[in-house]
Amino acid sequence: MLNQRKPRDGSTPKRDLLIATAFRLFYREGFHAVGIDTILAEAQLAKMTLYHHFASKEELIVAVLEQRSALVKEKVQAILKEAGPSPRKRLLAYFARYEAFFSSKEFNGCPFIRAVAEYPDIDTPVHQAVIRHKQSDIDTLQELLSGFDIADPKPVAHQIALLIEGALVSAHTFGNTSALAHARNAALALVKAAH
Amino acid sequence: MLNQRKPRDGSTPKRDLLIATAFRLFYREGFHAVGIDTILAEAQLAKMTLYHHFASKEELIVAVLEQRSALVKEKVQAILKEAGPSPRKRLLAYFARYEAFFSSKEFNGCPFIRAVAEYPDIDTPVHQAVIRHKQSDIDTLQELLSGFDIADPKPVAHQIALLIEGALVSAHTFGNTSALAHARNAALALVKAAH
DNA sequence: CTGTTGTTAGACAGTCCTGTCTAACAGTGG
DNA sequence: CCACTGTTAGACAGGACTGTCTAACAACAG
Repeated sequence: MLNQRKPRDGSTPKRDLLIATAFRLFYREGFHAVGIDTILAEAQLAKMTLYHHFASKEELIVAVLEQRSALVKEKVQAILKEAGPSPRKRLLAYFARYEAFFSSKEFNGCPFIRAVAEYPDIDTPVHQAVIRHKQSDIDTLQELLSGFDIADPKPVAHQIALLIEGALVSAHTFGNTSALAHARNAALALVKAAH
Repeated sequence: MLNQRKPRDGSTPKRDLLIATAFRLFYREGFHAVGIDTILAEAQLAKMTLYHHFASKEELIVAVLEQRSALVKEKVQAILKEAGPSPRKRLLAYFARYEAFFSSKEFNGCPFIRAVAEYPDIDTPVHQAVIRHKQSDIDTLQELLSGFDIADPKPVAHQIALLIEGALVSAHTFGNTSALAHARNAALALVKAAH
């Protein structure tokens, strides 16, 4: 068996496999609903491998969320870069990404919102990881909106963030109907009204 | 011990106590996180009392959500009645109710959204109970908006519903900041823009 | 009075959960 | 070559979970 390098971000093949497998199962069924034994069986890893990389299940969950957050940020930045300089095109590209997410067959709501639902206490590490991610979401949106001719883009960014959160929840609850289209229409109306 | 009448809605003192206690604990900590033993200890009831009224924990959860849904609907109807005929006043009263909810010290997000997060599969009875509630929420909003001079109030109702869902999630995630104010401002802007 | 229903306390089965520990092995760095 | 790290399989402890069952009692209906 190959021994693993130790890059400063702590990424190793087994660790990554653990996180990927854990995410898939947690996202499908829920954090409390999935036990570590299930994850280990699915990933075909031994229990000590998990407890070598993480001190507890909770730490694994935090790592899962952080990895997912990094992945999402990367993807969004790539899409915005591809969309070019037009603020309107950038905003539409931003929504288009969600559209793809919503209609993927694995879609099961927002993993971060679901994490907060299962770890409602704000002081828990899991909840804190979600806060970090959602804050960076809002920051991205604000930066995106600063391209428009709006006096104060900050409140608009927050409003659109609410629309997207709502669309994520609504699409999951009702099984993916027209939530995102409503959110996009409302967002465009708000941007227009803010001129 | 007093024997209990059996009204057609199935409400009895012990059953109600079970539901109320279960709601409090589920809402504070989560559905999977709270065991029935904890609920029974808190309510000071025997296990057989629970399984006399409900076939399973899941059935108890459904009953909890249905009771909560009825309670919310009742409250909203009362508030709208009190607000009088002015559509704008009614909408503001609607938001004011959420404001009170958000700033209550027990606030811990939306119990229905959290239920969906823990029961992500749409085919489960719990998830279905949430769908029923959220649909009636949208219906109420649509009726409320039909008072305005709007050509098609339906999409606006959906948009405002998204804002409120988003505000519920955001307030819980970040610990109750300005989410609802943003939602209200956006809602008023959308109503204005729809004229 | 008698039968029925709601209730109680507690034992119990059977499963699942997290986390620890051991013993053995493979590959790498020094 | 030796020490170290990552890994494996599996046993294990200790607890928590849902749901069942029993035996006894209380209140009411007929």
